[in-house]
Amino acid sequence: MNELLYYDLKEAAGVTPGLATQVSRELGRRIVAGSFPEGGLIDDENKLCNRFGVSKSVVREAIKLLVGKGLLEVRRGSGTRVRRRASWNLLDDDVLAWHQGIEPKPEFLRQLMDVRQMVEPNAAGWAAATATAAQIEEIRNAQKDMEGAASIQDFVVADALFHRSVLRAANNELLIALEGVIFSALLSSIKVTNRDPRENERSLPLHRQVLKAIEARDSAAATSAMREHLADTHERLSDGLPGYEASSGAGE
Amino acid sequence: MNELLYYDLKEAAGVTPGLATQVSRELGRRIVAGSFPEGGLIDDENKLCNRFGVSKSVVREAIKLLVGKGLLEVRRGSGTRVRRRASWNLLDDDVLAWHQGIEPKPEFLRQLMDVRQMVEPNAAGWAAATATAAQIEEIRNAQKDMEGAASIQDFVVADALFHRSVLRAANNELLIALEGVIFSALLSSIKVTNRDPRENERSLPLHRQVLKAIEARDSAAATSAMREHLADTHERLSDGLPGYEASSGAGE
DNA sequence: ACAATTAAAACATCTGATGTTTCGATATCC
DNA sequence: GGATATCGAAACATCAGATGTTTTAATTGT
Repeated sequence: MNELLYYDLKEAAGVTPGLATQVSRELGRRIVAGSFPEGGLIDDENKLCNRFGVSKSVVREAIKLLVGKGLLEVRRGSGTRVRRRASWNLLDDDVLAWHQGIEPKPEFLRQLMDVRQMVEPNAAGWAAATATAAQIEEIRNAQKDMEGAASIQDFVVADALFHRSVLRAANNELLIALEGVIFSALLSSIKVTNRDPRENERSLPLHRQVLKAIEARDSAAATSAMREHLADTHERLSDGLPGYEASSGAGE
Repeated sequence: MNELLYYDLKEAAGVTPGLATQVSRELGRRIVAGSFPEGGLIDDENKLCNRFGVSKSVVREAIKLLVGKGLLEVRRGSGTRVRRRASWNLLDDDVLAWHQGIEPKPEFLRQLMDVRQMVEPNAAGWAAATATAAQIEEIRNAQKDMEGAASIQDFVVADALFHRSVLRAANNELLIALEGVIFSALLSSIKVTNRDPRENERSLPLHRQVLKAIEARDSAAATSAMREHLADTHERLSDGLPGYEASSGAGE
């Protein structure tokens, strides 16, 4: 259940969400898992009230949340339908989190990695050019945490925070909204590649290289170091996951 | 009021949205415009009911929509606060649309263009590699519409559809979620550069080049053609918009 | 002054009523 | 028989009001 880890990373833990959020998550998980046929109707408000034991207002709010994420479409008088996957806001944090609840599909993981290979080398380059001292310090700390991680999970969290801090150091507001893609790809990858934790040792020097390039304000070096790191990850996924096919020249 | 054009492009026109959506749009516009201090409280539910002349349930749904976009944060017992801009889902279609309602800020436009320069050359490359015949046909049609556009607005719409069709032809579900960035950057750019519509003539050959490369299945050529096109746009913005500063090596 | 209590403000949830839209079934007309 | 008109059930939209919980701040007592 990596979904919880995802929410941890998004610092959304601790507080118990309201009923509407809980219901929307339950429905959202099922939709993402593919339990409903595309374009099909879901139960009406009354049935959902009975099913979840909550009032109509709660169900309505829950559905509105899912509409906002592009998962549902309500038509007055007709009913509420599941939208086709192409209409989902796949970059939404919750939608990405709900993908953690199901077996990672090779094809989707490849798309996540393609986006990472598109985004992160650029981000590293911009970070080298524009990061503040405090932002570099944050990257350094994350890198240190990776070195000293005791468990696999600690390592993954530190890894995620490393990449997030690089993304933030790029000082582009829009880029920050893509951190969910990185978390999601990272958590899914773990399930595939990290049966052997010793493999982690391979990625440490690559992270160090990225950090050094950013510290040295060397944009080109940061870009290529990050590119190399992701190419390595990509390779490990290709080896370990049947159905995960090579992307066509991302970042080349 | 380019916001309407944005919604047109997102094919969300025609249907009159419910009251909750209307209220959320009105509030969202004001938040994006900066009418509320960061972290400050907004009016409570009762006041909003009176202000907009709607019932409590409508206001609650509207607020929930904005919470879903990261603009608001409600705390039981305390009140509803405007979250700091860094927490907004800037990639959300509505949030991007609401930015159309205000004077485009050079710094934000530059960030949009940086993302475009990061995304679209890759997308063009992938499109050349994976597009279906139908997807290429769609690109071709959009290009044709650009050639034959009668008004400035027709041209912009065709331009947007051209870039969207390239993005879709890349066959990566996650990329599609970024089309809003392109629309937003395009519509904002227009306000800056297209006082002289003749400049449009300059971009036509560049679009043709992208199309030809994709038709020829030449991934590298498609990537560099798109990169060149965006560099051209970038240059025009640098000339025409004070405060829009050169990005640091995007796509180089 | 400090701590405990209390009261008010604000969101959360539930309930039930009424309006509107959609869709299909039925009836009607030619 | 087929096209059309009408009607009614189903489902969402909106409103109104009641009750519970949490937070914050003022009050009170020592």
